[in-house]
Amino acid sequence: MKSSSRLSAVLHALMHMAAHRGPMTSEVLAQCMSTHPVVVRRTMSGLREAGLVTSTKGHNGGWSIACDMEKTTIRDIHEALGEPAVYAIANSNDAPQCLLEQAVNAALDDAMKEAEALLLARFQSLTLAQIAGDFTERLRQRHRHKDH
Amino acid sequence: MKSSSRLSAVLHALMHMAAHRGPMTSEVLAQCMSTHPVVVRRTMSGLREAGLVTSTKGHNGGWSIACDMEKTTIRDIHEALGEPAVYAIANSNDAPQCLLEQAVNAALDDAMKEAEALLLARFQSLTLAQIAGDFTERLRQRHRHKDH
DNA sequence: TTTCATGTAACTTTATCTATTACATGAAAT
DNA sequence: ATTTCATGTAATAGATAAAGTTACATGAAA
Ligand code: FES
Ligand code: FES
Repeated sequence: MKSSSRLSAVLHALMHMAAHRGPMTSEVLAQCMSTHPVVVRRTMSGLREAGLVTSTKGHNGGWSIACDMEKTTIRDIHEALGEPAVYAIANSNDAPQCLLEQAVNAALDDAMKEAEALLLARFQSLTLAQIAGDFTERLRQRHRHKDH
Repeated sequence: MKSSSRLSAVLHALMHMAAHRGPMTSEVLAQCMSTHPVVVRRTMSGLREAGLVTSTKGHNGGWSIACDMEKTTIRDIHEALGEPAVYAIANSNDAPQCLLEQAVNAALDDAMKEAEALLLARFQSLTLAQIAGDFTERLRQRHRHKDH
């Protein structure tokens, strides 16, 4: 299976952008995420269309957050990315004639839809602000360790 | 994403085998599943090692079910296949230094592990016999329709 | 001993995600 | 105005993983 890491990458970028005053260039974001600037633009374009970020050209240009961190959820990001497939498991035939295969698919689909619903619900209950909060918590923990 | 359809394919094959007297050859199974006999052998080998099926060579050889349909669950099959990755979503970096990325990964991992646990629990509660039962139910439904 | 069927390794094909190149567009600095 | 910076996007190449195919070995039944 070849899995996508867009969601993870975009969230990381957003955290960066939130912690940064002023726009960040694709170049800088790409370096942090060890990827290519064009990949950043490409991935980010969905968020721009959804109005979650803005991009400006020219000097002092780059990417900025344009959404409320308290209200924007991971699910919003996931949707802005085009709701890529969640599962690496699929039916071998989506519209089988064979009743045996239909029974198999129904059983799998049932379980997978339920799990996907749970995942999306969890995504929906997680805001960008919460992740940012977790970050500052981790920062505190690290400093506490250093002090001892 | 390129998703795997092994689980679906294997379950279909098992249903076939359950509904069939005597061993079925990889060739026949492959035709039903519109794939290649070698793919069948390769995929099935995990189930054989787990003792869920047996294979015999030579004349009248082929694959037979060797497990209790009432007790064997989809999760057993999934494990016999080597527990392939469930998700098409992954972290872009599994052991990041960056605390921001750690916070992002923790949030995603959390949600995904919970959903995966639910999925595996559902898999565990679904036996081969239940799927076979669903099949006969579908068969009845179809015949009922024909009668009207 | 011939035929059938699995067992497995090696290789090819196909699909998809990521990376890169190339060039166009537009905004700020000079 | 012109240069510089940065995005926007299409087109192409590379990397990875699943599925398909070929080839040959093993072993059992006819
Ligand atoms: S790499 Fe994540 S904070 Fe810079
Ligand atoms: S294709 Fe033969 S029963 Fe499924």
